[in-house]
Amino acid sequence: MKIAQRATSGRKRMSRAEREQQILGVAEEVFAARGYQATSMDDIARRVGLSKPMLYEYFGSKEGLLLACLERVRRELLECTSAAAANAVGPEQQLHDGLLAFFRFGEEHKQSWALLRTESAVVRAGLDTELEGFRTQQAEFTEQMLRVTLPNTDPARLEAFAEAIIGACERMALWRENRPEITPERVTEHLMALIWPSLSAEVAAAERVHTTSHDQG
Amino acid sequence: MKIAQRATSGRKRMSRAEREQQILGVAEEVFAARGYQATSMDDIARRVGLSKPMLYEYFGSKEGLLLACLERVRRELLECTSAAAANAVGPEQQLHDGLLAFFRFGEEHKQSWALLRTESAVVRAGLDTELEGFRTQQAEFTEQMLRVTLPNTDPARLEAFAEAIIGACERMALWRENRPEITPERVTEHLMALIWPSLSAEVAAAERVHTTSHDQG
DNA sequence: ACCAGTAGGCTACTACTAGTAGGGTTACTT
DNA sequence: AAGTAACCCTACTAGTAGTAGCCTACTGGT
Repeated sequence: MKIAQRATSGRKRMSRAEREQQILGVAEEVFAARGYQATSMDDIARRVGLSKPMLYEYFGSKEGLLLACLERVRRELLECTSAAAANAVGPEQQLHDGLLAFFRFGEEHKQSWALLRTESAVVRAGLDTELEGFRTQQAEFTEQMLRVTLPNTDPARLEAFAEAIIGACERMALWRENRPEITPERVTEHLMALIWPSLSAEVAAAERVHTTSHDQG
Repeated sequence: MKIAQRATSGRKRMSRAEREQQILGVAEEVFAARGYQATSMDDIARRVGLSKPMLYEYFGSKEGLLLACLERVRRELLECTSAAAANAVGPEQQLHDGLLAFFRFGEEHKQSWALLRTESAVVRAGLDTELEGFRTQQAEFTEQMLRVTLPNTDPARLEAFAEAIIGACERMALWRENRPEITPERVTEHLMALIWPSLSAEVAAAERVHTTSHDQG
């Protein structure tokens, strides 16, 4: 007598892992398309074909759900760029290929990139401590690459360079978003033109300092 | 018989312009301290000593209020940096002083900068068309400076450089936020080291191209 | 002194959304 | 077959963006 009409819907019982991935997919889509604020949990639940309490069961809160989406996307991005850099030989090529992979990611995964770009800032103070590692992963990876190229440079400066490069990437990706004529290759070329001559010069300068101090000491 | 206790409060009637500035001050403070989402309009109204409908009368919506805050801060920032650049002689000094002014702004107006950094992304698609001019003002200003330094360079590349520099600035400002030992002067020096040698080389390259084509044509 | 007219202000709502309580159903184990 | 754990639901509460409709204190003309 209670409620037997559940059978009418084509919904299926799924394992937790399956459901989580399904929910993340839908959430990523909706958050990217309409924005975090304008999206309601009821909305996502309806699209998944599930009820709201399940979202809370799995992700704790609305922000938790967003966070899970962001982490997944960030991992994908890091995999893309680090794979590209790993396959390159020599520091210049490595940097170039890493940057290119980044801009290509923005083009090929427009939705994921839009989410990452526009909603990353939503995550507030209390939470970003919890994911401190994630926020800087791209910067740390870049710093590692630079460390190999510039072993004699002040570590603080390396950090600074890495942050600057990441910032430049983000902004340039945004800039070229609505300009189809600016290909990933071109953006990469521009950015390399802006930083590589300086980095080469830095290598020379550091070697000179190193040699000099070695001669003197 | 109605309500005469209004006299007990020290509230004063103010002109619209005064009230707007007062509200913007309070809103900037609260938004910066607790974040846009975690702040309610009732909250701001209470702190101002005013009722909520007045906020809507003046700013239309919660997002409208945030937008007004952001515009004010952005204007201040642009004034700071352009004044610094205007007082410098020569392209290198000009760029250097502009960057330094930017990082100093972040240090001296922590609250304003925090607001600009964390809440800019809240403004969504529909609205940022309306303020398209504002979003890119800093980049356009930088581009103007570069155009003087590199008159023979591809305009698209100049745009790209300007965007890259702005992005690098934003990210570096965030990076040094909790590191008191990294002074604005040091950050500026790092960033100059990353871009100036390349820009110099670009000048030389552009001149060579220009001269060559002139000789040939 | 009086009386609009208007600008600044308010209380008291509505509609919607994040998050929860508490209970039902399926499927696998023993 | 009973137990139990995992999946899932309906039906709430609390709080917030935004609005309707009314009040009040200055202004300037008469």
